[in-house]
Amino acid sequence: MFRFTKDMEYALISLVELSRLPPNQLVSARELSERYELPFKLLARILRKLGAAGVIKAFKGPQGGYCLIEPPHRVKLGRIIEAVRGDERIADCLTEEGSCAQDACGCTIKPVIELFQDKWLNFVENTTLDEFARSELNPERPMEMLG
Amino acid sequence: MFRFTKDMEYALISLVELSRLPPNQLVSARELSERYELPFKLLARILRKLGAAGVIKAFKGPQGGYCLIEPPHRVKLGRIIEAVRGDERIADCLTEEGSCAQDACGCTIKPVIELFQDKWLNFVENTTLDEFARSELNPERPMEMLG
DNA sequence: ACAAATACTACGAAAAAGGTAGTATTAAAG
DNA sequence: CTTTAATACTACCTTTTTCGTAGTATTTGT
Repeated sequence: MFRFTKDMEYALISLVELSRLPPNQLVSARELSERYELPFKLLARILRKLGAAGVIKAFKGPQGGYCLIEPPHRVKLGRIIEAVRGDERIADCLTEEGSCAQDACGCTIKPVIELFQDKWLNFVENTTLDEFARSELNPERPMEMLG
Repeated sequence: MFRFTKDMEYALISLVELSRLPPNQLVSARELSERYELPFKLLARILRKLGAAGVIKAFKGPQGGYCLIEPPHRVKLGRIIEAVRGDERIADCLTEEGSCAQDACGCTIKPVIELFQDKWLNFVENTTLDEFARSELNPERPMEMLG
């Protein structure tokens, strides 16, 4: 029902790595893929999405790679989700603002959907990338935390 | 990523209906299925799960059907989810209490997973069935609010 | 020119969600 | 005691989503 997807997992792991990078330094998709044992092509596609959304900057050619555009505390979780997964809603009858899209929406369970929509929006808008990086990095077992 | 499933939608719609029932009265799966245009067999399976979990009581035979066991304000969302979907976690490395299952869990994004796990648990444990029933019931367009 | 990186598209496999069918069991009502 | 209307249970199928792979084009530093 509610589960972090691989897309998001890989994106967040990569972004945390980027957020730990010294200024003016890059990390390539290949490096990320090997360091965390993530499928290269899949990871590359995710990074491309993050690039297209303006979350990270890409540099082609040898010595190329990616870096963050803004500092980690400026990157909201909501923007990452939108970049990677598109404009997702927890229920189709709800708009992004959390109100019912149809005037005479007769769904009997609307109140809680809206309630959780509010909580979810509040979470993704008030969580920033720096909060993801607060744990120790254990280089022995970095990968695969989500099923 | 985070989306109410049909299973949950059907369960909640049914439970809201049951919570509006006068005492000692039953509603059958057939009635629910026709009133809200939900697939009968699927709905029946969901109701069976709710029965097995002790959320509702089932009566066989003609004039049979279902009713709530406890009053709506005593039925937590968490119990409904567990009944319908099983013991779900938002990430495999987390226990139900929200801490990392493995001691040396090296996932770099653990903090936010735990953060959201906390918020999610708090939501499902503090939301009860009566909150789902707070909207007007519009008998003209009752069905299909999600996906 | 070469090599190393990203950009892009198309396809396929696996898993989850959503739905259908058929049979067994129970119990009220005539 | 037969009929009928309800739930109980299992197996299976379809669709959608998620996850991953392959191949080619493009850019760029050396």
